[in-house]
Amino acid sequence: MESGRLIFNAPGSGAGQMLFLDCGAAGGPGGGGLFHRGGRPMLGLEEGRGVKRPFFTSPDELLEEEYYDEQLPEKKRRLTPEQVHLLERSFEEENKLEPERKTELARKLGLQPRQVAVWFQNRRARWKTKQLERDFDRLKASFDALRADHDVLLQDNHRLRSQVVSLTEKLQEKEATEGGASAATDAAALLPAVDDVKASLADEVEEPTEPAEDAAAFEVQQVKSEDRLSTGSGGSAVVDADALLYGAGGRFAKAVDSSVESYFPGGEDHHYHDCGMGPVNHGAGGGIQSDDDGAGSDEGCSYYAEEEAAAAAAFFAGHTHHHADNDEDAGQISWWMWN
DNA sequence: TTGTGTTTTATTGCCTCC
DNA sequence: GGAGGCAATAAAACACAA
Repeated sequence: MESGRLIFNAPGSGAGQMLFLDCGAAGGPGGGGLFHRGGRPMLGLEEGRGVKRPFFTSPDELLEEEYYDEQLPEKKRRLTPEQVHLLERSFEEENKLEPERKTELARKLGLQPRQVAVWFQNRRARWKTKQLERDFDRLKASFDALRADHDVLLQDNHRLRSQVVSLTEKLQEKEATEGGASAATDAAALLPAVDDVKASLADEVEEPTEPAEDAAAFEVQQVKSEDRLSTGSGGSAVVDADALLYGAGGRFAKAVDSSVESYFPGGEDHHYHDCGMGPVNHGAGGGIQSDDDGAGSDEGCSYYAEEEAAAAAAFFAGHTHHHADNDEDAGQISWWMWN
């Protein structure tokens, strides 16, 4: 960390040979390498626009360049396509940089090892951003599908409940108007129909699970997700949403592709192909409340899962800006474009 | 040409690991 | 405690529309 140093190119000293001069903070927080002398920029801004110059040219080119005044500091320049090409290839092989590889790359590219390290650092950040976008897209698609399924099930539930009410009323009417043995016989004839509807309602909305177990399982998943995030070792922030989705879906949750890729390509331990998350049906009642739960209304479709679906929706709403801000790979300089 | 938005290079500060 | 990683950020370089 070259804190408080200005970076100068040493004329004639070869590519990437820079002088690090101790002269106080350069540019404030984040620095950015602003070079000032006597209160004015030393970068020759009037020369900057429209002139494409690589940050480091070849040693020969550098020697030839009269551009470099002996005292002028190096401008921040972009790497050449060839340099980026090699760095990209190296990054594809392994996104982390061991000291030996860093030194070797720096030597090959005529860069400072520090520059190679910085390039990898920034490249990892870009990769992570893209990965988040991909995770977001995938989870949003799963969420939308889940939401649609959920709506259909709500409608079915509503329809079946109406049927139960209707049939029950008919039964009661019969009992009231007729009475006696014949009424009892008719009621007995209607009962199977009511039972059928009730049975299909139960099939639709209930899953025999232990609420306590489910709640515990969900908590464990949350803890695991947080662990991944806090370590920053390849976990994706999206796993929180993942957990939400499973929770939101309860038994209806679609299996969101659990092979959410790691941020970091290469390296088996950097992947979590199977995040180990399964459908979670948690909370008291473990999902859909029955009439016996006391809710007793169509809002009894007030699933816990529905609340979580709302939470997931909020999550996505909150992340929409992130998605919208980025045109997929737009502007991402890809080395193959130059070749 | 100029204003504006995006990308790239680089720094700083904090955190984790050995 | 030092090395290395990451997030946040600055600023140059670049792209592009008006």
